Amino acid sequence: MGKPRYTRIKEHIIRRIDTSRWKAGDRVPSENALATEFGVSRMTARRALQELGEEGLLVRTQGLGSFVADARPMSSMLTVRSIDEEITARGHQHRAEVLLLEAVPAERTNALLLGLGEGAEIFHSILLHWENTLPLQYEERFVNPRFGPEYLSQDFTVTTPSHYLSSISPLTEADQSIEAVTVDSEIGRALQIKRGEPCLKLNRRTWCQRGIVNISTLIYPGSRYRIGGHLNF
Amino acid sequence: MGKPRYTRIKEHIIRRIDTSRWKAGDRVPSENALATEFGVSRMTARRALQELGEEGLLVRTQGLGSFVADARPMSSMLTVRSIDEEITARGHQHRAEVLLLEAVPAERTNALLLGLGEGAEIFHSILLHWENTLPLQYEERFVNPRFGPEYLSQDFTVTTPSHYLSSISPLTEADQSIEAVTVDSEIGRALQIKRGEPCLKLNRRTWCQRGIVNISTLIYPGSRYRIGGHLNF
DNA sequence: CAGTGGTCTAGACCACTGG
DNA sequence: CAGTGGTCTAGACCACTGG
Repeated sequence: MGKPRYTRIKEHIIRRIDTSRWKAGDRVPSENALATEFGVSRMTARRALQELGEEGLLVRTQGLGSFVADARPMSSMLTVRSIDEEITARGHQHRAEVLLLEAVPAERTNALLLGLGEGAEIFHSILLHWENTLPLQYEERFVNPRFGPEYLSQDFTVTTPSHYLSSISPLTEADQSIEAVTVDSEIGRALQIKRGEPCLKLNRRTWCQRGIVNISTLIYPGSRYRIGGHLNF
Repeated sequence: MGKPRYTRIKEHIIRRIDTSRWKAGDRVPSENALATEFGVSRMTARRALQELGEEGLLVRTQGLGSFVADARPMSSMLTVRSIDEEITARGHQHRAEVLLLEAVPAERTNALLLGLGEGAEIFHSILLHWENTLPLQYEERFVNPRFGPEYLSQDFTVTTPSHYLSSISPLTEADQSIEAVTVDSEIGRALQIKRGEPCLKLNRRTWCQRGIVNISTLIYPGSRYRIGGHLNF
């Protein structure tokens, strides 16, 4: 009838994580500490931590301790991760260069994709993202002003458009397509690639709860970038 | 350095299942029996059985014993869609052309990726998939014979390699990377594209429950194919 | 160095299953 | 009933991490 003690310990830990008393990155009590606290043997306390590790709630490292894991990101391989996080996660330096930032009347295609009328004012930006000393991503965006009214006055060398937009209205959906293309000489020059070098092109459209936030085109040199993913069925 | 004892016991059991010495439904030795056989404590033998249970290879029942599980069916979340389904879903005609089908000794890289020893015999195939009158996908595979013993005698103009393999051992995991490349003249000719035309290249590695099934390289002309997806957060 | 998790032992009592 | 897996103890030695 009674739940096993390791289950009670697990529930205790889960509760503290759920109520944000322990947040992502925080260290949870060690096996010995829990054993003492709950008056059980270390093997029993260990089992609780062990299972929470297998369930992905904790990350355990020998010699260091057990830590609350980050909230599960997306499981899909088409993870929408921002470029600066990706680069800094690799231990490299990210730098953004603003090539263009303006308000323009929407052309028909863009208006359609954004769900606006033709000629409506939208924001337009072009950025170049560097990884250390090489350009990695050419980013062009058309933004619905409704979901990023202060877009034009942001300093995108400090915060990325993606961060700014999602801080205003959390993303709920995205459409994405991936293709292989060659680029025109202007983009090729910006990315410092040779004429005809294949590039990955991501076309993305993102939604927040109240509508379409922006459409973006991300271009990566084929030689410097690939999209990877691991799927579990 | 040395593997833990529970790992050795697990490997021992997996080997007996893979070689069909123990088949689905068979009872495997009890915790106590394994403890005696391997000269370990019951807790250690137990851990081996426990983990195999969690991994879905065994079904354990108190009072009864541990039994070899049936092969697990694949869940519906099919992100890895096969080319013929994709083409026919568009209302188009799919046709496969077998360019090569042979057994070869594994080179070091492939052996490593398949988790086999260098020089081990593996199967190698190259197919060209047509959508109506144009080639859409150049497919090269290296297959672990353990998970597709009759690979070489299949008629891949009738059933695809992907279907054959997943009918033998349901897929449980996949690694995938996507990149933009140019291809050599042989592949370019097969795909009927111009020199230097960018292509999408997918490198995929698939697992079944008991190991790595195959590694595949899928190449699509950039002008005829893109990968699309809709994400909900 | 003290603290952490990883492995392992030799016991114990229990709930459960079949014969 | 004898045998199974489920829980649990109080120890042990180890590899690893940071300070």
